Amino acid sequence: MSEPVTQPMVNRQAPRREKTRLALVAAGRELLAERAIDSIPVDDIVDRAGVAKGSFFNHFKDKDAFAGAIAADIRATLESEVARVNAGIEDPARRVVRGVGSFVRFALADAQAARILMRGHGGAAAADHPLNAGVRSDIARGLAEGRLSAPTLNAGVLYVVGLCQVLLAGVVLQGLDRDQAGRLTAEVLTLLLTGLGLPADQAAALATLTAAELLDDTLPQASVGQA
Amino acid sequence: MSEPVTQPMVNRQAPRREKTRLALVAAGRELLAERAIDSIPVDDIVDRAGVAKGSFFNHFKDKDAFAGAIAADIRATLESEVARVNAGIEDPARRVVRGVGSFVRFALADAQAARILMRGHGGAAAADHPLNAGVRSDIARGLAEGRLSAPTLNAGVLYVVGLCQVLLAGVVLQGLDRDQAGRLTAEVLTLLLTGLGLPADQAAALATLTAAELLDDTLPQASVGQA
DNA sequence: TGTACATCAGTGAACGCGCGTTCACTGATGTAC
DNA sequence: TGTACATCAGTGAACGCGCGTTCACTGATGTAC
Repeated sequence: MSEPVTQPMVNRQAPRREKTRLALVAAGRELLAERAIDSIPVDDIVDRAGVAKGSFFNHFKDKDAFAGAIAADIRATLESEVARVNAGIEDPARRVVRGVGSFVRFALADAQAARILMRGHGGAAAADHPLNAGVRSDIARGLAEGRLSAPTLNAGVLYVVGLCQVLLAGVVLQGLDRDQAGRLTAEVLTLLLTGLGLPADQAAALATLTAAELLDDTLPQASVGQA
Repeated sequence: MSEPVTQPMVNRQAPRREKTRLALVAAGRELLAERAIDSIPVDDIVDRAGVAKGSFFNHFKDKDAFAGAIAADIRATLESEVARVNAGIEDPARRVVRGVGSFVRFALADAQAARILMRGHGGAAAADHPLNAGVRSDIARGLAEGRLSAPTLNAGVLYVVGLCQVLLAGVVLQGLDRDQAGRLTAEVLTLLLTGLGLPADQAAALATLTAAELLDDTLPQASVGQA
């Protein structure tokens, strides 16, 4: 019945809350890299995070929301990585291969995140997936400018997305080191560009250059998590 | 204590047993096409199959064995389909595109099986997957004969496997009809062959011909199940 | 053909545990004055 | 600075149900003679 004596306080315990949430997310990443959320008991998550079971439900509505938040975070991080790598790049052919290369770079920097990304691959073939929108516009531009050739835009997008997926899977599942991944990336990108109509020597040169630029140097730790 | 009066009988009730098993497998296919085995209660399977819960465990050690048996059956069926379609074909380029086309043909004939196949995609990038062995030998031969070109055999295999996967996913997830699937297949196969070094006109011609041969005609129901 | 019998598949109630979710309580962090 | 208080996050025991698995029993199918 008594009126509140103090003003409402917003985010008073934000740091404390954030610490718990990060512990949960970190544990979730480790576990989700190995198996699907349905196969992971909440007990395993909170044990690894070192928090009480109840805390899990303070932060996430249920297990699915938890897995969804982690996957969305990873996708957003990768999306910004691709945008950063392609900032200022105009040539559509370069943009496409640098985008694919970014995936491999990402997988090398954070294998856990890459595994989680691969698990949610179903929608990757969906043309309206956000991660594919960039590819679509690059290819559309390449076709318009005559820099790339493909029977149709849709086929071109599917083509690049498929190669991106399988390259990521190859690097992650076979546990390639940076050198091996760099070589494989250059090889697959050569095939990719050849398929899109670049002359063989140009394709090989651009593929090799891109793989070297993105994968040979010391890899700055991809800023995963709080981008 | 008494010695057996009758001889041991083998497979006496084989037909009865087989009928139950088939009902379980058919129900499993329907359910596994929609979600992973971990998300499917045994109750759902036996309800749909119209058998008692206990019967499930007369036939399968546990749920994982059940899902594994179904997936193995599908893979075996597809493998024999590919072998049949490529019987007598010598040209490595034709063999590769006909193999990929067989996947699409299979997906059109049995979307459920195709969805199940896609779910177990993890090992598809593994170079030693049985379904990839054929691709590998075809590409190896194509490289040796100079009919195909690729930076390395491994890259070539990964390239074809990736395109096969994404094409299958595109057809199944987007629910394309036969015409749409045929067009998309022809387009992606054109890119595929171009990437492997065929001249643009040859690539388009062979891709279109293959898609037409495998997908345009009346589709004989793929003999799924008891091959 | 008929009857007794052996074997095997099917049945579904019952069990029990794993696991998602809840909730009353504790503790921590900040505000009021 | 100190004390009382309000709010919010953390805690973990307890709950209960969903679901995988078992098992004693029934029924079906074939053999023996």
